[in-house]
Amino acid sequence: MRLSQLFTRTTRDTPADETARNAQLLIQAGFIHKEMAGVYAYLPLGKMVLDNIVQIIRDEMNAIGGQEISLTALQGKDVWEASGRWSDEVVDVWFKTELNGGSQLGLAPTHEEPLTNLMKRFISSYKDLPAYPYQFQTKFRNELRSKSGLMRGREFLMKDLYSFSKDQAEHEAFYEKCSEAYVKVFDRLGLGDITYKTFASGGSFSKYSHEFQTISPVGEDTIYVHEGKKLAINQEVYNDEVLASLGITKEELVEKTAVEVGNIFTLATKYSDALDLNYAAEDGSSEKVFMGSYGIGPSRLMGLIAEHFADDKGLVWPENVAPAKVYIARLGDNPDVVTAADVLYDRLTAAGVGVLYDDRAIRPGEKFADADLMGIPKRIVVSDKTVAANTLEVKNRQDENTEMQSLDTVLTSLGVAA
RNA sequence: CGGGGUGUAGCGCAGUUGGUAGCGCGUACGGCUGGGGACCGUGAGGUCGCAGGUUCAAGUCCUGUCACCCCGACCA
Repeated sequence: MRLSQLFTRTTRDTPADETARNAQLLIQAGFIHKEMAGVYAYLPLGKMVLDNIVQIIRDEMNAIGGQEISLTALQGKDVWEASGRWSDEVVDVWFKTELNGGSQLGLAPTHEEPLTNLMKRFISSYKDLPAYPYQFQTKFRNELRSKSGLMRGREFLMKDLYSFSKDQAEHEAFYEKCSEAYVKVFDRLGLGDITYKTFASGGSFSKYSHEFQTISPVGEDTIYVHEGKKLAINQEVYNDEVLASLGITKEELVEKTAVEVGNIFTLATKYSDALDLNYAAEDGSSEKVFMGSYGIGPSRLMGLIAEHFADDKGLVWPENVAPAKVYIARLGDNPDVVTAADVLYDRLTAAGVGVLYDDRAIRPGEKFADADLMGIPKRIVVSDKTVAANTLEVKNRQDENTEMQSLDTVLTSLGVAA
C-alpha cells in the first residue's frame, strides 16, 4: 500500500482520554478509532493486524477439524430462557432490545444456547458426531466499566469453538487437542514464551477449566506459575486440593499478573440437557451430547500484543501479525530514487510480501518516525545515497543500526526469488 | 454502581473579578529546506457537550442532563 493513498494519518499527540498504552498507540498510529468507551472501530492498518491474528487462529482451528460458521448477534430470548440465562440476575451483561412487535431480543454475549439449538437439526445419530463448529463473532457485553483499551471492550471479537462429542472420553481427547492447538496459536503470535496453560475455575460451566494466561503488568488476573512444568494456577483455585492434584508445592510457584487470552471449558451436558440435544447411540438408545467450549479473543490479543512489544518510539509488531513486513521509506523524489523504490515495491508486492510504501512528499524524519510508530518489522530506505551505491539501507524495527544490502540480498532475505 | 476528575477548532490545550474566544499540532496556498517529526509568510476552520435559569451581558455563575477518564466492586 502506498502511504500517499492511505486515508488515515498518524498524530504526534497521544489521545487525552486513554491511559491504556495499547489504545494510545493504536489511535496515534491510526490503527483504530474510539467510538465510545470500550467500543473501537478498526481502520485499514488495524484491520490488517486483526485479520492476521484471526487467520492464525483459523489455521489452527481448521487443523483440528474445526468448521467455520457465523452465528447471529441478534438473539431471541427463547433459547436463553431454556438454559436459565436470559435473566439479568444470571447474566448481568446483556444488551437487550426488542422488535417493533414487542418481542424481546438480546445482543449475544456468547453463543452456547443458539448453537446448541441449531445443532439439533443436524445431530441425530452417533454417526453425526463429533462436530466442531466455530466462528469469529462480535460479542456484546454491557460491562459496568470498560478499560484497558482493546483489552476489555463492550463490543469485542471472539473466536468461539464448540465441541459436540459422543461421550466424555471423546470429549477429553479433543479438549487436549484443542489445548495443543492453542499453544501453537500463541507461539505463532509471538507470545509463546510468556503464555501459560492455567488451571482455573470453571465459572458457571463446571468446577474447573483451563485458561491461557499471558504474563503482563497490565493483566487483571493473578496466577501462580510453575516454570518447570510450563503451567500455572489461577488465584481463584489456588488451594491445597488443586496443588495436590497437580503434584505441586507452593514453594515451586511464582506469583504473576497475567491477561487471560484463551479458555477451554468442559460444558458436559449442561446445554444439551437444557435444550434436549440428544443422539441415537449404536444400540439405539438416546444419549446426551457431551459438549465443550473454547474461546480466544483476537481483539484482546491485538491490544495485548500492541501493549507488550511497544517501546518508547511506538508499536513493535511481531512479523506474523504486522500489517506489513516492510516499510519502504523513499527519501526525495529524484527520478532514479523513485524508480528504485518503485521497483522494490513492485517486486515485493508481486511476490505477496506486505509493504507500506512511504511515497509521501514529506521530510525523512517524519517517515522514520511513522515507520517506528507503526511498528513495521523491516524498514528499507531508498535515497540518493543508496541509489549511488547501488544498494538499499535495511534496518529492523528493534535494531539501532542499519545495514547496506543489495537488492538481491534483500529479496532473498524476504523469501522472494532474486 | 460508590468515590474523584474532565468536557472550548480534526488532535493536544489556555481562557483572570462575567464584557462577545485564543495558542500549539494538523490542514490549504506560497517560499525555503531535503537522512530523525525544520523554518518563514498568508488563510480556512467554533452551537465553548446538551437543556434550562440568573444577568444589560454567560466559555465563565446556578440547576438539570449526557459523555469521557481515574480508583474501587464486577467481568472473556
